[in-house]
Amino acid sequence: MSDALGSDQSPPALLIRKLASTAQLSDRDRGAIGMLPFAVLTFPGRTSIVHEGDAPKQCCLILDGWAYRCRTLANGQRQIFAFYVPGDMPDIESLHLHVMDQGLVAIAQTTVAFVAHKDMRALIQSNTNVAMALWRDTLIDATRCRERVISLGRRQAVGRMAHLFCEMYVRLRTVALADDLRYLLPLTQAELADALGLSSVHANRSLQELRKMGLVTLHRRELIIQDWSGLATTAEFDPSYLHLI
Amino acid sequence: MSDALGSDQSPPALLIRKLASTAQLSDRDRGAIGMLPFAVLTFPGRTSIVHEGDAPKQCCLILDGWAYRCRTLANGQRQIFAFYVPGDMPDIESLHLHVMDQGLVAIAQTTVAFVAHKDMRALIQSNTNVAMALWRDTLIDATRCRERVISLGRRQAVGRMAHLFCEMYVRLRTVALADDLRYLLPLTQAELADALGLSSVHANRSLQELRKMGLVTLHRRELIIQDWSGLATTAEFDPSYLHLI
DNA sequence: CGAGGTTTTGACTCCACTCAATAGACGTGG
DNA sequence: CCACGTCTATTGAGTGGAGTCAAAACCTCG
Repeated sequence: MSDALGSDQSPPALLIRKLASTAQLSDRDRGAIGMLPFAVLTFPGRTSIVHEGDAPKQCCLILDGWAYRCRTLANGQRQIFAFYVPGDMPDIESLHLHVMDQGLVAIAQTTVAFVAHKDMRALIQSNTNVAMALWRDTLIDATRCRERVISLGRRQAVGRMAHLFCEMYVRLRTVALADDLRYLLPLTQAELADALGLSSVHANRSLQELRKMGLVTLHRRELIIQDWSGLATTAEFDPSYLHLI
Repeated sequence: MSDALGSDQSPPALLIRKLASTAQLSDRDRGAIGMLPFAVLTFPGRTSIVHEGDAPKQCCLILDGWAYRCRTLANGQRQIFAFYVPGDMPDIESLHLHVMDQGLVAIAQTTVAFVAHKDMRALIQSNTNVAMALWRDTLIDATRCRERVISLGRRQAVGRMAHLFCEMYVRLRTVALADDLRYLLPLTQAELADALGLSSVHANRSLQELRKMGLVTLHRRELIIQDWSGLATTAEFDPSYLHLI
């Protein structure tokens, strides 16, 4: 994985840039975030960052790599709810909801910065504006979740996949991890299937369909969008739900 | 529709009870909420409370009736994301995200109390604890959305429907609108279908299947759960995601 | 009683699933 | 550098869940 969000790679700097991409931050806000103590840890691919059922005492910020949130059902089927990329804080909600009802898993090798809940709480107590920005961020996460509901409920396989490809492109571009209509997509087809509510066989066939339509290629984890407007059309993709400034 | 949440039916009292059902509120918090100016309005069934694309200047609190959030796709298909019942504030997010990317529709006749954004903002600025409770509430809403993702992605029709019936029972019970394993479900089968990502024909057949299994009956808008544990089992329902205290 | 919405049924189609086998990629160690 | 095991991707054949279309039965209410 390459650098995200430009030059300063310190966790606070990344978080500041991320929040500033969807909300206004004052200098005082930036200063307060800059004081947050982070602990950086690296997880190998396919390992659990937070387990289903855990009650974490810290929040995490993805610095490098990808992670996903998922749950496994009784029959062994898995559903992936969301993907998280550098700049995202997948589990701010653990500040308010004490038991995680889903796990957080690193996809490729993933570097994560942890902040203790007590430090986050101190920050948001003393700094309403930052609290609002974080709240807003969780609301955007919910918006993406709703978009997934539409996909699963009302789009068929090819459209769902196209939609995911569009969303990840736009999101990765805001953290400088995609440009020129291409990005690293560190997922297996089985993981894609688990996110899209498909079997892996059908995920494979849908991907082939997108290739055949001349919209994308995916080879060795590199996704290349050959026809953005075609892809966006088959996905019925409208990026406004991402609420980027 | 009958009374929700006990005796005092004023909007602030309802909101206080609702927030207190998932978070701790001090007397100061309760006092501050009590001062909120609400404007009460009643909507006939099947009318829009907030339109897709609106930028509301107020939040709403359901006092009586049901509402749902939905979006219509280009081909005319509809997806319902969530149902809201008395005590719920479906669009607190409009405080942070200024354009609604989905509409809010009254199902049966529904009474709603509106609070201006500026009053809500004043409340949460001066009262961190209330802000946290509201934030928490939006996170629980997101949790329900994720549960819907699992349903749509990994459960089949009968299980999805069973899951919705379980969820609504538990939620309505916390506002005293369900007990004795029965409640008013003011939805047509077409609306049920739009929530579950099904065609209305298949929604009908799934409902018949639940009847045939002896789990529920639904007649004249009254849902009767005949076998709770059977229903919860076919739904794989685990209420912890609702984060009720 | 009639009109309009809602629920139910039937027949047919098709999208997506399962099972199973093959092919390709990748990494490790001999 | 090749052999091997292990993932991952691909293909085929058969099945089944859910969709579509259309008509009939049923409320409900003016």
